[in-house]
Amino acid sequence: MEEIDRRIVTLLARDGRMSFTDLARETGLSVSAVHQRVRRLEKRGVLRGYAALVDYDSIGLPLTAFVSIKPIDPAAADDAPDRLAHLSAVEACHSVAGDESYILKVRVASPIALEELLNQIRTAANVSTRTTVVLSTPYEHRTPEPAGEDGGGPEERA
Amino acid sequence: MEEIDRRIVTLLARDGRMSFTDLARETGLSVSAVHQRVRRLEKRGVLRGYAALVDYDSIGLPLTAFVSIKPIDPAAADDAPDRLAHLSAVEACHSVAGDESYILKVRVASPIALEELLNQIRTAANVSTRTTVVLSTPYEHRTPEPAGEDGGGPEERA
DNA sequence: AGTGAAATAGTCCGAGT
DNA sequence: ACTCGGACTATTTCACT
Repeated sequence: MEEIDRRIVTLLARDGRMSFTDLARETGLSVSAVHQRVRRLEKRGVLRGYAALVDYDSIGLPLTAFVSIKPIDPAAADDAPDRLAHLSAVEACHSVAGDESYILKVRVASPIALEELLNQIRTAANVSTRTTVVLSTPYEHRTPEPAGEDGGGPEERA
Repeated sequence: MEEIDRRIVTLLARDGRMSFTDLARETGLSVSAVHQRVRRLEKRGVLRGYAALVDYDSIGLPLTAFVSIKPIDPAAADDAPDRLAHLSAVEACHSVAGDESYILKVRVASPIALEELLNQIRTAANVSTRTTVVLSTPYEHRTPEPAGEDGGGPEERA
């Protein structure tokens, strides 16, 4: 991955609807060249898609939580992600190192809805759960700077 | 929030670059009407922006982790989010209930970069950290179904 | 809030370097 | 891999219902 591609990715990560015309202006390339690069980045899977960022309070899902899960039978086949995929409230599922197997991020309408969801998670995946309720979100969906060719990576913001 | 608006929000959450023409077809409205609704949803803050979904492996940040932080001085002013905002690697910051104060989601290039980042977090915000490394991510950025006017909310996927 | 139409702007592809 | 140019499609605004 090269400088201009990284720039395109960063720009689109910050504004997913930016036009090719604007991208061309920002990168100093022609519109066609940018178009070609974006299509290639999409095909290579570097750009995995585009999403609107939604205010969940506004759409009736004001309660966010992280749910850590652990199989009740430690020998069980670890297909928890598949078993939970049908639950719309589960926004993300990460396999993690540590005492628990997965961390889920969930969005629900209310404490009662959370209780029901936890019951569904437990029965669907045969797991125990530990829930951390989110009180507020100072920021989210920021875009980490791509790392250079070296593995060091800039942790400081430009 | 009404049925058609919820539909527009869901469609754009799933494909942030969907054209007004396509949105019009999906909702049965005219292009102008959809346009007007989208602009209103943006102004009301229901649609907070648009983002490209990036494959972090491809841009040199293959290591994701959740970092829970706790102030060393429990009486300290709780400005940790501000003190950490300059760290590009910090993708999200959630204030949470429980033993720790915040959960951060971070993306780094390597274990060494993670170590350096944790040091920066500790000194910048005067906190202790507890880190959970993400091994893999079965899914992420899914779009929970908006809840109806009732607070119940559908946890099952359509 | 909605429609339709017209002007502007962006997307996309082919040919050429 | 990039540029240019042209055909096509989408966005945006406005007058009207």
